[in-house]
Amino acid sequence: MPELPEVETTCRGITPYLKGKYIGEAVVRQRRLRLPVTRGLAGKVGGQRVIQVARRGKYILLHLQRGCLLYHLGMSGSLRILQAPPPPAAHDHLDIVMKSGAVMRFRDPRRFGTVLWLAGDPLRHKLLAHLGPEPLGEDFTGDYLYRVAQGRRTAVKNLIMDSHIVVGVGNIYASEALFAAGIHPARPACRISKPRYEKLAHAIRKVLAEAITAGGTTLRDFMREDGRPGYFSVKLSVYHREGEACPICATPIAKRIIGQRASFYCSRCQR
DNA sequence: CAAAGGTCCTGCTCGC
DNA sequence: TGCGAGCAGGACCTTT
Repeated sequence: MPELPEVETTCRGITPYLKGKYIGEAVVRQRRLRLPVTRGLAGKVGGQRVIQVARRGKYILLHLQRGCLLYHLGMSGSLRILQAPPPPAAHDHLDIVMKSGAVMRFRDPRRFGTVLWLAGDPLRHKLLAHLGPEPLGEDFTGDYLYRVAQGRRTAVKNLIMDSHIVVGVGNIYASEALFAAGIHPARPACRISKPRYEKLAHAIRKVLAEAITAGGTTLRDFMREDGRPGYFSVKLSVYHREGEACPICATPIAKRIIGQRASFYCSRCQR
């Protein structure tokens, strides 16, 4: 489910209910996520005030008075704010119960998500310490991409989906950005010129920013029953459109597995 | 049986 | 031979 836009939208959605407020208790029902939930988590977070809600890549960080609660939504995770929480359903693995009564419920059917307690500086934790730049930040540029691509023969789609290169580019928006930049997803990363990387960096920023804007339009519905993020309303040009006409040249959209992930592209517009 | 929006870890190859 | 970097594949799960 979550690409960067949904994680950002989730962050914005939960912040008003958490920031500056006190946690009552944490209820852990399932510790076996992709990484085991920190042992004794409830005892570590109970009673603390949430200083700040932040995002780094697709990780969500709740900065508490003494440490940091780290979430990753994996493939199928979601965070919802509930004022009158129904009994937990299947896959509702963890609740943060605020003293206000609001409950932040973590649901994750595939259990690829992560919930960890980080005692020290979270940005020095091994999951976060080596992450690449934020795609919407100033240090993510075409020049940067060009430099880190040197000597790398892997497909450019793999490169931009590598969180140590740049965070937050998931499978949907990797395909979309490469289409917008006119670059074939399987092209070796070291065989792309600097101007084309400028175009790609611009395209990555554009598709992500547009999706965040679309998600933001449904923020007021954050607690809506179905919880569907608004960025689904963003028009996708190639993703999941195998066989449909390319919006530019009408060539049928191709699908190919690259780096074990489905990739969609126009073989005429993308070289 | 295949596929789904993520990413960490392992073990291999290659070049110095 | 040793070492680091790069890279492919496997692993973790459930639902459709």
